Amino acid sequence: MFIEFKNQVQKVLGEAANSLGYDIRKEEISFEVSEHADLATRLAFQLMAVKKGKENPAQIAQAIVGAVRKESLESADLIGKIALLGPYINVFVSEKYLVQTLENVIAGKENYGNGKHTGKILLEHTSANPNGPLHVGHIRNAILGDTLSRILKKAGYDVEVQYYVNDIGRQIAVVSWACTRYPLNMDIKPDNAIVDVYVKANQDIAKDESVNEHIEKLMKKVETGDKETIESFKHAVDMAIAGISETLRLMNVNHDKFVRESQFIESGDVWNVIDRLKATGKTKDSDGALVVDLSDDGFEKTLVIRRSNGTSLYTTRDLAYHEWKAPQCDRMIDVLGADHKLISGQLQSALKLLGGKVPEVVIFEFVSLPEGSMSTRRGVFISADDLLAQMIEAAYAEIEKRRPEESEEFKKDVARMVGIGATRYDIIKVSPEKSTVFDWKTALDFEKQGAPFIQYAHARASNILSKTDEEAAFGAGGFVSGFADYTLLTEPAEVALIKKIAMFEQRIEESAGNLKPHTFAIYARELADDFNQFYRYVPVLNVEDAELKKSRLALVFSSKIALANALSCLGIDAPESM
RNA sequence: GGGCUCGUGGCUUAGCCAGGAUAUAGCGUCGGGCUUCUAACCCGAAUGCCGGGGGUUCGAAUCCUCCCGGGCCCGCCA
Repeated sequence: MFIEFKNQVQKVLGEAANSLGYDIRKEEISFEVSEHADLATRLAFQLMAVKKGKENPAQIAQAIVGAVRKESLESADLIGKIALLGPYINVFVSEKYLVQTLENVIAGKENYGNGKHTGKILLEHTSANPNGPLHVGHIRNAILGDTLSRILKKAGYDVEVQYYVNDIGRQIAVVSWACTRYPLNMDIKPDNAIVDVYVKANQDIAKDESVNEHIEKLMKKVETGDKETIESFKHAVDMAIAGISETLRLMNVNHDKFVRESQFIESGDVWNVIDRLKATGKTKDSDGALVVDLSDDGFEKTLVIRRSNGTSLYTTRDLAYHEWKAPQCDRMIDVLGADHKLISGQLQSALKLLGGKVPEVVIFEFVSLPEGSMSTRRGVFISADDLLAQMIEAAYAEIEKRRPEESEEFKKDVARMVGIGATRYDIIKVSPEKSTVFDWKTALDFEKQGAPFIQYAHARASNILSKTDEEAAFGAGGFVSGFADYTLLTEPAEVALIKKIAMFEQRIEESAGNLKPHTFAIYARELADDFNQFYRYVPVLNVEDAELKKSRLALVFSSKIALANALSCLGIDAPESM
């Protein structure tokens, strides 16, 4: 409802300002949500800049408010009042805004908060190399990407999520070679079995350089289509991906498609891209390798697109991949680690050179260990599985303490939802451009206002509703439009909660627009916070007045929907009880 | 050496892109609240030269510049 309210405010104030001879488009009016008003505007400051110091902002603000036409204000039914405080024009919502918000939630249910965007987005995330299990650095990518996909979907976009599988590069050649040299432990998770032999192989390479010749031979064989080598690569990759998929599933991270790099070798797209880059006249030979000059976009160094031995590189295949994706969508978004900053810029530049669509890139900074950065190759990492298992264990201990009488199944179920949720929330709530250091103590210490806090608010709402006989109270339809008088909800905690619920679509809009999922994570926390305030101060089941009770139940029901929808956007399960 | 990025109370962190009303929240510390819908909750207190200097502006955590510190990157790895 907030978005509609904002539009009305912009219209009313825009008209008033323009009637005074200013020339401002209503979209240009800047707003802020503050504690002083439901919508505060600095319009007076903006206009002062236009007229260069003729009047002070307080006078301008006063003039604008004075110029608001009565009819204009009357037709803006979501505006309650406009108040003047010095240079600030503070606008407050009407009762209708509050009533309409609850009507919308109850009518919308799981669709409440949906945005109106259209268009197809191809989102790529995680795409960790299949040389071992996901580690705690990878899951920042997975959680960021998955949450982003959920938020973009909520905003209305048609989102397809892809995992780009590097099944052909040097690292996979090493994996494949390792599989022939060392036995795989079939009793453990397949990605763990792969990393064990991969680490050993890398130790061999460090000791004996001649191993590299074997590796290079394998790479060459794959690119020239040797069936047997391709099969052995595929087998190793399949094992790793099977293990990785299991981890992703546990985390509620969804991919629609796993796209293999090798397909762009097989299809010849890679060589096609190289030819087309040559045709731009921007390529040249450099010690036998083919490089492309991207200095027009400020890249000092050239980009290698074909090795001197004639094989392709990750970058080349990535170009082919993006060229393949482009016609299938309106936008491409890649979620990548900070180590890809330079290369992704070069990729964008090269794609531009080819005249194609360019992906938007979301970069997240590294997660390192106290002793330094993680490395799959060296076997120095904390696996996502270990972290998740310990988080679930910690959650189990909590639930055991709080609800010992519940069934084993219930406890395990809640422990999984809370453990996974806490992990996802702790990672997503932090803005991605902060680099972090992983440490077990803080990871396992459930943040007080993290996922469990939000889940708990949802469980509290569910609990109240579970003690209500909806049919007896409200008829067979349960909660339907207009069944209660929402104007009875006048307690400060009630009004604050409704206003927060009304912000849902706006917050999705911001988060989707900036590709910043963490801002929505904060909204979910604020929502839970306001619900807990309401829960603490406003009784529902034991109010005497039947009409008031109905209205409050409707608010609880609406809160539950908003909380559930918010959690869903974060990929966190919403338990009915915990 | 060059480029990108981050630096906000003891710790973690929002706000910075689009500069304005007492800088956000959590942890930790101290103090309070369960005969009232699950206390994974709520209330109160203390704690900040917003890394440092300079600049732009009526006004800077926010913009510019230099410096310091952490992270990442700097062609035939991905």
